Amino acid sequence: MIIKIGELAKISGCSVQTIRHYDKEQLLSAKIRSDGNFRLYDQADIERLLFIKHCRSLDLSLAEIRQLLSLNDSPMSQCDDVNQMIEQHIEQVERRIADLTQLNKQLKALRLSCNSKRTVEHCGILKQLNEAVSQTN
Amino acid sequence: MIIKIGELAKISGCSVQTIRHYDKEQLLSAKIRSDGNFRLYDQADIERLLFIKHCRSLDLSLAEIRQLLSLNDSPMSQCDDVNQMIEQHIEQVERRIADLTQLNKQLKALRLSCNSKRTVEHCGILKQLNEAVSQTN
DNA sequence: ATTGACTCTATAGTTACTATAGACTTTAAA
DNA sequence: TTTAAAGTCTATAGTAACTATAGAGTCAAT
Repeated sequence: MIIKIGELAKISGCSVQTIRHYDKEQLLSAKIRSDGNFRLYDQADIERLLFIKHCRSLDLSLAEIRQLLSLNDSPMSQCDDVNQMIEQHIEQVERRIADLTQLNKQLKALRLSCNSKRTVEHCGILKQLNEAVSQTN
Repeated sequence: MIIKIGELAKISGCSVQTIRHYDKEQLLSAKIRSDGNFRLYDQADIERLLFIKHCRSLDLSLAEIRQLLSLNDSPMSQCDDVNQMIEQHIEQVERRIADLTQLNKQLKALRLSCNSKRTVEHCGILKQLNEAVSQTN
Protein backbone atom coordinates (compact mmCIF):
# COMPACT_ATOMS: atom_id res chain seq x y z
CA MET A 1 0.00 0.00 0.00
CA ILE A 2 1.52 3.27 -1.11
CA ILE A 3 0.12 6.57 0.00
CA LYS A 4 0.75 10.26 -0.48
CA ILE A 5 1.47 12.80 2.17
CA GLY A 6 -2.15 13.88 2.68
CA GLU A 7 -3.28 10.40 3.53
CA LEU A 8 -0.30 9.86 5.80
CA ALA A 9 -1.33 13.03 7.57
CA LYS A 10 -4.84 11.71 8.06
CA ILE A 11 -3.69 8.30 9.27
CA SER A 12 -1.10 9.68 11.66
CA GLY A 13 -2.86 12.76 12.87
CA CYS A 14 0.13 14.91 11.96
CA SER A 15 -0.25 17.86 9.65
CA VAL A 16 1.15 17.75 6.14
CA GLN A 17 3.60 20.50 6.96
CA THR A 18 4.80 18.65 10.02
CA ILE A 19 5.54 15.58 7.93
CA ARG A 20 7.46 17.69 5.43
CA HIS A 21 9.28 19.20 8.38
CA TYR A 22 10.30 15.76 9.61
CA ASP A 23 11.50 15.03 6.11
CA LYS A 24 13.70 18.09 6.07
CA GLU A 25 14.95 17.19 9.56
CA GLN A 26 15.86 13.71 8.37
CA LEU A 27 13.50 11.92 10.71
CA LEU A 28 11.25 10.50 8.06
CA SER A 29 12.36 10.80 4.48
CA ALA A 30 10.17 9.61 1.65
CA LYS A 31 12.43 7.12 -0.06
CA ILE A 32 10.48 7.26 -3.29
CA ARG A 33 8.73 10.00 -5.21
CA SER A 34 6.06 9.92 -7.89
CA ASP A 35 6.80 10.99 -11.46
CA GLY A 36 5.52 14.41 -10.50
CA ASN A 37 7.79 14.53 -7.44
CA PHE A 38 5.12 13.72 -4.85
CA ARG A 39 6.34 11.99 -1.71
CA LEU A 40 5.24 8.36 -1.48
CA TYR A 41 5.04 6.37 1.74
CA ASP A 42 4.55 2.75 2.72
CA GLN A 43 3.55 0.86 5.87
CA ALA A 44 7.01 1.14 7.43
CA ASP A 45 6.86 4.89 7.04
CA ILE A 46 3.51 5.00 8.79
CA GLU A 47 4.95 3.12 11.72
CA ARG A 48 8.02 5.27 11.84
CA LEU A 49 5.89 8.38 11.91
CA LEU A 50 3.71 7.01 14.68
CA PHE A 51 6.86 6.18 16.61
CA ILE A 52 8.00 9.76 16.18
CA LYS A 53 4.62 11.04 17.24
CA HIS A 54 4.60 8.91 20.33
CA CYS A 55 8.05 10.15 21.28
CA ARG A 56 6.94 13.73 20.74
CA SER A 57 4.01 13.15 23.06
CA LEU A 58 6.64 12.23 25.65
CA ASP A 59 8.21 15.60 24.93
CA LEU A 60 11.36 14.13 23.47
CA SER A 61 13.08 16.62 21.19
CA LEU A 62 13.55 15.92 17.51
CA ALA A 63 17.26 15.51 18.19
CA GLU A 64 16.56 12.89 20.83
CA ILE A 65 14.16 11.10 18.54
CA ARG A 66 16.72 11.15 15.75
CA GLN A 67 19.14 9.50 18.15
CA LEU A 68 16.57 6.91 19.16
CA LEU A 69 15.75 6.12 15.56
CA SER A 70 19.37 5.68 14.65
CA LEU A 71 19.87 3.37 17.63
CA ASN A 72 16.85 1.48 16.45
CA ASP A 73 18.38 1.22 12.99
CA SER A 74 21.73 -0.10 14.22
CA PRO A 75 21.00 -3.06 16.48
CA MET A 76 24.59 -3.38 17.67
CA SER A 77 24.43 -0.34 19.92
CA GLN A 78 23.90 -0.61 23.62
CA CYS A 79 20.57 -0.39 25.31
CA ASP A 80 22.37 1.69 27.90
CA ASP A 81 22.50 4.61 25.53
CA VAL A 82 18.75 4.63 25.29
CA ASN A 83 18.40 4.24 29.01
CA GLN A 84 20.70 7.12 29.68
CA MET A 85 18.85 9.40 27.34
CA ILE A 86 15.51 8.62 28.94
CA GLU A 87 17.09 9.09 32.33
CA GLN A 88 18.32 12.55 31.41
CA HIS A 89 14.96 13.40 29.98
CA ILE A 90 13.24 12.39 33.19
CA GLU A 91 15.56 14.60 35.20
CA GLN A 92 14.83 17.49 32.93
CA VAL A 93 11.09 17.00 33.25
CA GLU A 94 11.33 16.73 37.02
CA ARG A 95 13.35 19.91 37.24
CA ARG A 96 10.74 21.68 35.18
CA ILE A 97 7.94 20.39 37.39
CA ALA A 98 9.75 21.60 40.49
CA ASP A 99 10.28 25.03 38.95
CA LEU A 100 6.66 25.35 37.94
CA THR A 101 5.42 24.20 41.34
CA GLN A 102 7.51 26.86 43.01
CA LEU A 103 6.22 29.36 40.51
CA ASN A 104 2.65 28.38 41.17
CA LYS A 105 3.10 29.00 44.85
CA GLN A 106 4.38 32.50 44.21
CA LEU A 107 1.60 33.30 41.81
CA LYS A 108 -1.01 32.21 44.30
CA ALA A 109 0.54 34.34 47.01
CA LEU A 110 0.42 37.19 44.55
CA ARG A 111 -3.22 36.60 43.81
CA LEU A 112 -4.10 36.79 47.48
CA SER A 113 -2.53 40.20 47.78
CA CYS A 114 -5.28 42.02 45.95
CA ASN A 115 -9.00 41.66 46.35
CA SER A 116 -10.33 43.51 43.33
CA LYS A 117 -12.47 46.54 42.61
CA ARG A 118 -9.78 48.97 43.58
CA THR A 119 -7.94 51.06 41.05
CA VAL A 120 -4.52 49.86 40.05
CA GLU A 121 -3.10 52.65 42.13
CA HIS A 122 -3.70 50.50 45.15
CA CYS A 123 -3.54 47.11 43.52
CA GLY A 124 -1.87 44.69 45.85
CA ILE A 125 -0.42 42.62 43.08
CA LEU A 126 1.41 45.46 41.46
CA LYS A 127 2.44 46.69 44.86
CA GLN A 128 3.86 43.28 45.66
CA LEU A 129 5.69 43.03 42.38
CA ASN A 130 7.21 46.44 42.93
CA GLU A 131 8.22 45.63 46.46
CA ALA A 132 9.91 42.47 45.39
CA VAL A 133 11.90 44.64 43.07
CA SER A 134 13.16 46.98 45.72
CA GLN A 135 14.10 44.02 47.89
CA THR A 136 16.09 42.49 45.06
CA ASN A 137 17.81 45.79 44.48
CA MET B 1 22.82 58.85 38.63
CA ILE B 2 22.95 58.08 34.94
CA ILE B 3 24.36 54.83 33.64
CA LYS B 4 25.03 53.10 30.36
CA ILE B 5 23.71 49.76 29.26
CA GLY B 6 26.68 47.76 30.52
CA GLU B 7 26.28 48.94 34.04
CA LEU B 8 22.54 48.42 33.94
CA ALA B 9 23.28 44.87 32.86
CA LYS B 10 25.56 44.37 35.85
CA ILE B 11 23.13 45.89 38.31
CA SER B 12 20.13 43.99 37.03
CA GLY B 13 21.72 40.69 36.15
CA CYS B 14 20.26 40.87 32.64
CA SER B 15 22.52 40.63 29.62
CA VAL B 16 23.16 43.69 27.48
CA GLN B 17 21.41 42.05 24.56
CA THR B 18 18.40 41.26 26.66
CA ILE B 19 18.09 44.90 27.67
CA ARG B 20 18.35 45.96 24.03
CA HIS B 21 15.72 43.36 23.28
CA TYR B 22 13.37 44.86 25.87
CA ASP B 23 14.02 48.23 24.30
CA LYS B 24 13.01 46.98 20.89
CA GLU B 25 9.96 45.31 22.44
CA GLN B 26 8.96 48.59 24.06
CA LEU B 27 9.21 47.32 27.60
CA LEU B 28 12.07 49.53 28.64
CA SER B 29 13.08 52.29 26.28
CA ALA B 30 16.03 54.52 27.05
CA LYS B 31 14.42 57.92 27.03
CA ILE B 32 17.72 59.69 26.48
CA ARG B 33 20.84 58.93 24.48
CA SER B 34 24.38 60.25 24.70
CA ASP B 35 25.88 62.40 21.94
CA GLY B 36 27.31 59.23 20.49
CA ASN B 37 23.91 57.50 20.61
CA PHE B 38 24.57 55.39 23.69
CA ARG B 39 21.53 54.45 25.73
CA LEU B 40 21.38 56.23 29.09
CA TYR B 41 19.38 55.00 32.08
CA ASP B 42 18.36 56.39 35.47
CA GLN B 43 17.10 54.95 38.75
CA ALA B 44 13.52 54.60 37.50
CA ASP B 45 14.79 52.52 34.58
CA ILE B 46 16.66 50.24 36.95
CA GLU B 47 13.49 49.65 38.93
CA ARG B 48 11.44 49.08 35.81
CA LEU B 49 13.94 46.51 34.58
CA LEU B 50 13.96 44.72 37.93
CA PHE B 51 10.19 44.68 37.81
CA ILE B 52 10.36 43.09 34.37
CA LYS B 53 12.93 40.59 35.57
CA HIS B 54 10.80 39.63 38.51
CA CYS B 55 7.80 39.11 36.27
CA ARG B 56 9.89 37.00 33.91
CA SER B 57 10.95 34.84 36.83
CA LEU B 58 7.23 34.21 37.34
CA ASP B 59 7.17 33.09 33.72
CA LEU B 60 4.96 35.94 32.60
CA SER B 61 5.33 36.58 28.88
CA LEU B 62 6.67 39.85 27.57
CA ALA B 63 3.16 40.63 26.31
CA GLU B 64 1.73 40.07 29.78
CA ILE B 65 4.42 42.22 31.31
CA ARG B 66 3.77 44.96 28.79
CA GLN B 67 0.14 44.86 29.86
CA LEU B 68 1.08 45.01 33.53
CA LEU B 69 3.41 47.92 32.94
CA SER B 70 0.78 49.88 31.08
CA LEU B 71 -1.74 49.23 33.85
CA ASN B 72 0.89 50.43 36.24
CA ASP B 73 1.35 53.57 34.16
CA SER B 74 -2.37 54.39 34.01
CA PRO B 75 -3.67 54.31 37.59
CA MET B 76 -7.31 54.63 36.59
CA SER B 77 -7.59 51.07 35.35
CA GLN B 78 -9.12 48.34 37.42
CA CYS B 79 -7.20 46.03 39.66
CA ASP B 80 -9.47 43.33 38.33
CA ASP B 81 -7.62 43.29 35.05
CA VAL B 82 -4.40 42.44 36.82
CA ASN B 83 -6.14 39.84 38.92
CA GLN B 84 -7.64 38.19 35.89
CA MET B 85 -4.34 38.00 34.11
CA ILE B 86 -2.62 36.40 37.05
CA GLU B 87 -5.54 34.02 37.39
CA GLN B 88 -5.20 32.90 33.78
CA HIS B 89 -1.50 32.53 34.21
CA ILE B 90 -1.96 30.31 37.23
CA GLU B 91 -4.33 28.09 35.30
CA GLN B 92 -1.83 27.82 32.50
CA VAL B 93 0.96 26.87 34.87
CA GLU B 94 -1.21 24.29 36.59
CA ARG B 95 -2.17 22.74 33.29
CA ARG B 96 1.48 22.49 32.36
CA ILE B 97 2.35 20.89 35.69
CA ALA B 98 -0.37 18.31 35.22
CA ASP B 99 0.87 17.50 31.72
CA LEU B 100 4.44 17.10 32.86
CA THR B 101 3.46 14.96 35.80
CA GLN B 102 1.61 12.61 33.51
CA LEU B 103 4.58 12.61 31.19
CA ASN B 104 6.93 11.81 34.00
CA LYS B 105 4.88 8.80 34.93
CA GLN B 106 5.10 7.44 31.41
CA LEU B 107 8.80 8.04 31.16
CA LYS B 108 9.42 6.19 34.39
CA ALA B 109 7.37 3.26 33.22
CA LEU B 110 9.45 3.29 30.08
CA ARG B 111 12.66 3.30 32.04
CA LEU B 112 11.62 0.22 33.96
CA SER B 113 11.10 -1.70 30.77
CA CYS B 114 14.77 -2.13 30.03
CA ASN B 115 17.51 -3.11 32.41
CA SER B 116 20.61 -2.33 30.40
CA LYS B 117 23.55 -4.26 28.95
CA ARG B 118 21.48 -5.75 26.21
CA THR B 119 21.85 -4.71 22.62
CA VAL B 120 19.22 -2.39 21.30
CA GLU B 121 17.78 -5.30 19.43
CA HIS B 122 16.15 -6.38 22.64
CA CYS B 123 15.90 -3.02 24.34
CA GLY B 124 12.71 -2.87 26.29
CA ILE B 125 12.34 0.85 25.86
CA LEU B 126 12.43 0.79 22.10
CA LYS B 127 10.21 -2.25 22.15
CA GLN B 128 7.71 -0.40 24.30
CA LEU B 129 7.79 2.66 22.12
CA ASN B 130 7.21 0.54 19.07
CA GLU B 131 4.39 -1.38 20.68
CA ALA B 132 2.67 1.80 21.70
CA VAL B 133 2.81 2.67 18.04
CA SER B 134 1.09 -0.46 16.83
CA GLN B 135 -1.58 -0.01 19.48
CA THR B 136 -2.23 3.52 18.33
CA ASN B 137 -2.42 2.29 14.78
C1' DA C 1 46.98 60.06 18.78
C1' DT C 2 46.10 55.61 19.87
C1' DT C 3 44.60 51.69 22.30
C1' DG C 4 41.15 48.91 24.46
C1' DA C 5 36.78 48.58 26.22
C1' DC C 6 32.31 49.64 25.30
C1' DT C 7 28.31 50.50 22.45
C1' DC C 8 25.57 50.81 18.16
C1' DT C 9 22.45 48.52 14.43
C1' DA C 10 21.24 44.79 11.76
C1' DT C 11 21.06 40.10 10.98
C1' DA C 12 21.01 35.09 11.81
C1' DG C 13 20.35 31.24 14.85
C1' DT C 14 17.69 28.57 18.44
C1' DT C 15 12.98 24.87 18.64
C1' DA C 16 9.23 22.68 16.44
C1' DC C 17 6.44 23.80 14.07
C1' DT C 18 2.50 26.86 11.27
C1' DA C 19 1.29 29.73 7.49
C1' DT C 20 1.83 31.68 3.09
C1' DA C 21 2.92 32.35 -2.01
C1' DG C 22 3.39 30.77 -6.46
C1' DA C 23 3.98 26.93 -9.31
C1' DC C 24 3.21 22.19 -10.63
C1' DT C 25 0.58 17.43 -10.54
C1' DT C 26 -3.17 14.49 -10.18
C1' DT C 27 -7.88 13.11 -10.35
C1' DA C 28 -12.52 13.50 -11.70
C1' DA C 29 -16.13 15.38 -14.14
C1' DA C 30 -17.99 17.67 -18.42
C1' DT D 1 -10.06 15.88 -24.23
C1' DT D 2 -10.26 19.72 -21.82
C1' DT D 3 -10.79 21.83 -17.61
C1' DA D 4 -11.39 22.64 -12.90
C1' DA D 5 -10.69 21.35 -8.15
C1' DA D 6 -7.91 19.34 -4.95
C1' DG D 7 -3.59 18.01 -3.72
C1' DT D 8 1.35 18.62 -3.68
C1' DC D 9 5.87 20.93 -4.41
C1' DT D 10 9.74 24.31 -2.71
C1' DA D 11 11.04 28.30 -0.47
C1' DT D 12 10.31 31.73 2.76
C1' DA D 13 8.56 34.15 6.89
C1' DG D 14 6.52 34.05 11.34
C1' DT D 15 6.09 32.35 16.36
C1' DA D 16 8.77 33.46 21.72
C1' DA D 17 12.44 35.24 24.05
C1' DC D 18 16.23 35.56 23.67
C1' DT D 19 21.72 34.63 22.19
C1' DA D 20 25.44 35.36 19.09
C1' DT D 21 27.79 37.58 15.48
C1' DA D 22 29.68 41.20 12.22
C1' DG D 23 31.15 45.55 11.18
C1' DA D 24 31.18 50.19 12.51
C1' DG D 25 31.29 53.91 15.66
C1' DT D 26 32.24 56.01 20.66
C1' DC D 27 34.42 56.76 24.99
C1' DA D 28 38.21 56.99 28.52
C1' DA D 29 42.78 56.73 29.59
C1' DT D 30 47.53 56.82 28.25
